[in-house]
Amino acid sequence: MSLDYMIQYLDFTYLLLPIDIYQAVASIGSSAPIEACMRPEDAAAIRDLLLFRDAREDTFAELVRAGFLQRFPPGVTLINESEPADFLYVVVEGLVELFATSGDRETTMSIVEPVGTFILAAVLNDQVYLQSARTLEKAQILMIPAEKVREALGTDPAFTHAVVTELARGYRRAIKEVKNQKLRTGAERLANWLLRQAVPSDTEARVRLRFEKRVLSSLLGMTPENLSRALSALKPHGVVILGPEILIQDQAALLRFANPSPLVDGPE
Amino acid sequence: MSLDYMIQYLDFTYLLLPIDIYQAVASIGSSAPIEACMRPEDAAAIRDLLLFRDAREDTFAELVRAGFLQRFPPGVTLINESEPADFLYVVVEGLVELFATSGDRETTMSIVEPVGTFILAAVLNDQVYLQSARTLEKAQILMIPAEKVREALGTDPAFTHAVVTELARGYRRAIKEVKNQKLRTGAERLANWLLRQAVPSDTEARVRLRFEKRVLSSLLGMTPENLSRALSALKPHGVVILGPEILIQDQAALLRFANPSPLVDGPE
DNA sequence: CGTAAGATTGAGTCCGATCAAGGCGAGTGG
DNA sequence: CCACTCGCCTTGATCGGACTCAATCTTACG
Repeated sequence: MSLDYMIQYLDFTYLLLPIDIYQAVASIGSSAPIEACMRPEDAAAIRDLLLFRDAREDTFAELVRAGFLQRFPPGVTLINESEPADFLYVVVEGLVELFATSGDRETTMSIVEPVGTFILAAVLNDQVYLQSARTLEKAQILMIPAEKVREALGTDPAFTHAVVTELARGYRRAIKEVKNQKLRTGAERLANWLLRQAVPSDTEARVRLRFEKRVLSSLLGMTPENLSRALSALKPHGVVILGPEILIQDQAALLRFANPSPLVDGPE
Repeated sequence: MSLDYMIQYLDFTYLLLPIDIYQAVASIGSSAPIEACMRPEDAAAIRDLLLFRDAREDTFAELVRAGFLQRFPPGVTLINESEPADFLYVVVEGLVELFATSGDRETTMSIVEPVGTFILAAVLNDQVYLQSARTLEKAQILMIPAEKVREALGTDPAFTHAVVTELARGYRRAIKEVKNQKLRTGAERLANWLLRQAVPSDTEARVRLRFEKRVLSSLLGMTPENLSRALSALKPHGVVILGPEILIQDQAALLRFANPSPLVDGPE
């Protein structure tokens, strides 16, 4: 058992003991300044987030100072829906899956990449989380106490304005997702997702999956089996599957099939 | 042809001539003070909206003063998706359907009752509408210029805070709708919708549809035919259909089938 | 090299959509 | 007052898409 694995295991145990989490995390947070744990470029990336970019220097400093920077191994559940929103989360490194359940069914709601935040709405209204979150790979997460975020809201107008903008963005993204689900078939959702992921290129685009296909299938609202079939169905439309790598050889053909719209797939 | 109908018809023509709308509406707005056109209880209801309740008196007055109060006949398209967001809308009376399209498909996104607002997010970020809106019945609508809303955002902290809360609410409602769509079957969505509409009662609840069933079917993400079948499928679970009136005779049974959750069906 | 987990493929079933026909009700005109 | 008509709702039959179950293949990793 390697030391690396030991560390991961220890982190993991913190999460299995909810009562002890806060002390454990807090002690880590207080013993080592956030800035010391973070690579400078990561700190700069957080500062450059739309949510923080226009905030006053002292607002930002206070939020980060009060936050806990923590590393997690893959597969760790960070939050559970129906729990009160204690922290605003910032993904500094790695991948986080937001998912939701109802009865015994579960679906992936979104994938958060660095540098992105999640569950801002629950934090602001001091409500329970509507979604759960788990790490998909080794991740570095900044957790900012909800109380601090709400405080900053009252003291820094520029930050408040950024929160409004970010909330409105999230709102609109969610509306688009409803449209995506209600107006499209599975194969169309997949085609549009691929086009959105693809690095723009004149000739051909390549999409490299950073997570399992079963996660993608759930994100798109279908079963893993169906995703396989949907991918096959896209072959006649210029798509080539090479394991976790997907080539879009004929972008025009895929666009014709996908029929994307900025009112559904738009970046914001 | 009655005078009443004439007036409706004239209103309608304004909407068919987009270039002339603004002048027409503006002239109405300036010739008659809003307060004169509105019943006092309606004005009070608007003031009592979560969005306006905590706003300063002068902020509210300015927003309403700059707004246009307009009556519309049923079936009038108020806004079209992809158009720039020029107004924040408040439904004072009647019913408004928000819907969205993609290609030749269309789906109902939500129904707005008095007193409610719609498309706040687009207004705040100065973006295009993601949804279209049409009246389902004779309606009275207050249209507040987007510019005024954004101005108020910078001058009235209490209003800003209300906007944050309202946005977060809308965001969470949209997330819930995604969960509703991805995690439930059509019949389950129907059952939960009925329970949500039903006036709480110890014995039996009654739901009276205020709009066509085809609209409801679209709202729930199914075809009209399927809604009929889904309603029939709920009969063994204590539901009786009497045309546009639906009785829930056995609430316990329907609850057992619907399996509602505050994280999907909650009021906020 | 062996195991385990994920991905794919096939077969059967279910849910929902489409197409087509008939019933009901409101509004219209004779 | 009554037939007519036009939507809307319903019902049935058929079709297609998506899910389930099961088996096989691939891959990652010990």
